[in-house]
Amino acid sequence: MLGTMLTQERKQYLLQVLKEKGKIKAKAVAAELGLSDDTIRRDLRELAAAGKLQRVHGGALPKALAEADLDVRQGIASESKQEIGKTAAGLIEPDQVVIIDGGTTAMQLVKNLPQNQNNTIVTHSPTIAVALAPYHSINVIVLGGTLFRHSMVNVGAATVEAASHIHADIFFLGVTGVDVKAGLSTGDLEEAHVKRALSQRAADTIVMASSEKLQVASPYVVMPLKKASGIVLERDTAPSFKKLMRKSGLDVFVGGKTR
Amino acid sequence: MLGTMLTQERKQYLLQVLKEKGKIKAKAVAAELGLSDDTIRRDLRELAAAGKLQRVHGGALPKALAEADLDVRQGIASESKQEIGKTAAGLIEPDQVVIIDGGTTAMQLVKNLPQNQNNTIVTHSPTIAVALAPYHSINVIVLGGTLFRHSMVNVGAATVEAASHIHADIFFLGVTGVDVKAGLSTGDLEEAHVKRALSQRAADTIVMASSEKLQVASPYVVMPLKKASGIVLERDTAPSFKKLMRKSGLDVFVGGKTR
DNA sequence: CTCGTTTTTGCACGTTTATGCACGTTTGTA
DNA sequence: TACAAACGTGCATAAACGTGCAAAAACGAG
Repeated sequence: MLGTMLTQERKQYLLQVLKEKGKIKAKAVAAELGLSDDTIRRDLRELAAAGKLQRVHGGALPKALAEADLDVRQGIASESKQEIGKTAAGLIEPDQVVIIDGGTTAMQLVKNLPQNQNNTIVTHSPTIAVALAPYHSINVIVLGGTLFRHSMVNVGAATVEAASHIHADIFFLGVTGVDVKAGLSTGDLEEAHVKRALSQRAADTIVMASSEKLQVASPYVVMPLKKASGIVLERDTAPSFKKLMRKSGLDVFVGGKTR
Repeated sequence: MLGTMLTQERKQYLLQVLKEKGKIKAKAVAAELGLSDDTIRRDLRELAAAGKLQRVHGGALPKALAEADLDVRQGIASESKQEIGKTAAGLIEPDQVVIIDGGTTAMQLVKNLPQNQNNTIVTHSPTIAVALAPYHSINVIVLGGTLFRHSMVNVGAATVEAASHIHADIFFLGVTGVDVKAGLSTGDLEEAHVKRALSQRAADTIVMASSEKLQVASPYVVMPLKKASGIVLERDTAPSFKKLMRKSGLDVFVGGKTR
């Protein structure tokens, strides 16, 4: 290591030190390698320019931290939820009044909404309402209530009361459990109440459920399976489950086609 | 950890301590790291300026995570609105029920809300509701209605009806015109109706108005000036206008002080 | 091999950053 | 109200920094 080191080799070494120790102190490394501080600083500057590390006063720190954080926070929706959202959006016809539940799947529905269909969309989620703002051809109705942070939806008596004045064509329901015996279920009692109320205000209730929700029972029951009109599933859901749904009287929607 | 620590590394360490312990005691950390209190205080000041934490006497407390993101995402509001928002936030006392109007000034109020005061905040703006989500000590009530995109607030009979069930301590009102003769006015009729209804549901109505709103009359009148209890203005508002407000019976709030 | 070019390295210089101390002010508490 | 702790600011010092330059080494074309 002390016999002369190639420049690029030294840079590799710096990155390794960074990986092992979690930091680099410029002066210390310079002394260790018998080089001037300037040389090491130059290396660090170049590595930083190449995006390999974060330059700080006195040395360098891993760049990964700040970046990894952001990725985690803004969590990209899984492909499956996008697929379901798109399929569900395709079920909406012009001039219909549609109730949209809260949640990430519902958010994907919003992102795939058909343009210029003059729909009215009812939601009890402030997040969904904000996401709907750019769609100028859509009339947005917000159902108020007490904000339930975990799902970012309004719940409580006020929400149920507000819903009672609505007559919608479709309600897109998001749940955390879809099971033939346990029915449609979710993790919060108040939320379950609201979901049930919303379902009663729509001619059809369409369930949106990605694979991990299937054959799972969450603590609070929204309603029995057969009260729903249809269910949107991932394309590659087990055929046996699709059959089960159809036997329960639900239309099964997959990838835009009814099967 | 004991061998000298890089400055930036130390800042990360501080954030980690904050995350794990939920607080930082400046003196204790300084002793632990063998540095002067000044250095740690400087770090905390800078981290606070960067929006990574909330500086308090004796150390620091966590700032809601999602908030840091928001700061970056939405362009920074004009300095004057920040100033007004901060001043308004300072008027809120523990356990009070507060109604917050929509708009960018109100958003600045939210960003400066006092922590851990166990307030209940009522809003008819989905945007504000979403912004409030990170404040876990705050109970959020959303008033539903028809979404009025221009201001991102819910309006209409449903909103007024929902408001009728509320009794609040303060209503922070945003308007586009403040004039002694024309009163408090705004650009949309429905919005004016809702603002009036909200004002009637609060013991005190505090107007938030940046300079460009002063001595301006917008098309729709919310209410006469004297129905408001107070007004938050920019520090360097013309003294003559402040005097005018006081003559109309309003308390004038500027930069946190009553004058 | 030779000559010109490029790369690398160290040094000199002025600039910026980090830190601790001194001082007067603000804040929390008794 | 009084007092001590915590605070912010200004300042001085030392470390770290970037830039420009020059010498040495590596390189490549002829």
